[in-house]
Amino acid sequence: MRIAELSRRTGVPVPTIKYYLREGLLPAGELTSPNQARYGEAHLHRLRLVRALVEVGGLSIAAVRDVLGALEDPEKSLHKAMGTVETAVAGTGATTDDEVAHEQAREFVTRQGWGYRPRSDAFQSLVSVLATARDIGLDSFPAQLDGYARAGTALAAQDLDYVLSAPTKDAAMEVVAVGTVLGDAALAAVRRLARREMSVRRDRGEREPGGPGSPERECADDDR
Amino acid sequence: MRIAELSRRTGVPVPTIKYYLREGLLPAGELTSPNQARYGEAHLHRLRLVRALVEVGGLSIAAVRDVLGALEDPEKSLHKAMGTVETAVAGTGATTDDEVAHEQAREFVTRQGWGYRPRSDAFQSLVSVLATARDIGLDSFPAQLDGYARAGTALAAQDLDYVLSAPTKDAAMEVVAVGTVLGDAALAAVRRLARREMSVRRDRGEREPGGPGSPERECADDDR
DNA sequence: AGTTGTGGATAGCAACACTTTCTACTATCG
DNA sequence: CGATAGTAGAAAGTGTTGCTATCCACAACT
Repeated sequence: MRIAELSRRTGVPVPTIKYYLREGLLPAGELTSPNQARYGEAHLHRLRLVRALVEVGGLSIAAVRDVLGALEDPEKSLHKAMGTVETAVAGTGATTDDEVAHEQAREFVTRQGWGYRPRSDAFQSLVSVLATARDIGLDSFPAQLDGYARAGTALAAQDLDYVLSAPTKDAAMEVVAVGTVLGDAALAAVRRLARREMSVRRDRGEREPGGPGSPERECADDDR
Repeated sequence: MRIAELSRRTGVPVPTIKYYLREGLLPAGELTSPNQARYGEAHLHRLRLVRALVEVGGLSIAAVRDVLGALEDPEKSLHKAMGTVETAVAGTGATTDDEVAHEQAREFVTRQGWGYRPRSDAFQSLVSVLATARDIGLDSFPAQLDGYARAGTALAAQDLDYVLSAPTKDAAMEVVAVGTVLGDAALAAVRRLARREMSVRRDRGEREPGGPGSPERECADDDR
């Protein structure tokens, strides 16, 4: 197929596709003459992947390039690919030298029975979140962490099962990338749905989730 | 205090503070003469709040303004303030007209016993995530949703308890804003820590989490 | 008296993600 | 055959965002 069809089937404008080609997000098509190229199903798939990372995941072009690079590297283990994807999704790797926050984080991971890797991205993010919370005077914030750990552990187990269920290594790699990004977005959406649901119920004086909710509800404002 | 001290105590450059003043993220100081103003502790606190939203939450200046506006509005219920904050955090409200995805999402929320509010931001995000997943060929993705719902429900309950534990309504408002943003960041960090932990353990052939992990571990690469 | 700091205004800048415009072709339809 | 539309590739332009830099007339401190 030619570039116009690629554009038509994905909704991505032709100049944007050209831009992605220039940026190395998409491999060049097969040249049939100096100014004519053919693209295949792989290009179509790749382009959709790029758009998902950019639109749903909010990744920058550079981050997408990193992620795609990790997917393509045949040397890379699944384990490492997950790391690359997570780093790309995480964005800025801010470091703090707040010792109190660092100690809180260390104590937390140890309490969870997790390894203490103080230089990992994830650990550093946790430290700066804790430092920020203290800055603002949210003293009770660290107490929330255990709840997050419970949820995080369950999610991590699920993620891993999902990834390992992929038939081939390449497929698994892609599940890592897309699943992380889509998974984050889906979790955020579901959490918001749950929050609203629960907030509405408590407003009405009900107790905890339990069975199916009552079907009638008007709640004219906060949708949109 | 004057602007220089505000700058010194927060690490935010003076021109940036002036910029925030211009943008209305920070109220003007009390003018003591035509070109001299005084700032108080409230300004200090507010400035730190702004930085937290911008740096940790990755919110745009406009989104921060929305959030702060919601915090200040005395008419606004907690319930609605949470909505505003979440909308600001969520960013782009993409809508899709993918009917299959829409139906999957509807079926999901119904199965959870939640209200079906097809025009809410959260629902729409879920629809576009599902549409994207299908686009890319991640057929098994919708099956992940139930796991997300379990985690999301637990998190939502915790969030709500936390917010309701605040002593005053103003404090609760702030907890909503900061807690949502920091909570997201903290959850992301914790989830990544858990993922890595679990991935390492499975590599070593261990079974599921259980008790505290073994202390020794080298894992020379994927930190940093 | 002079250095430093200030509020307020305007202008500038770098990064980002495209978009536009151009040229020299190629494909295809009538 | 010729008119029209499409193409690769390169270069320059665009709009937005989040700051920085520069200026000014004045204030504060030393």
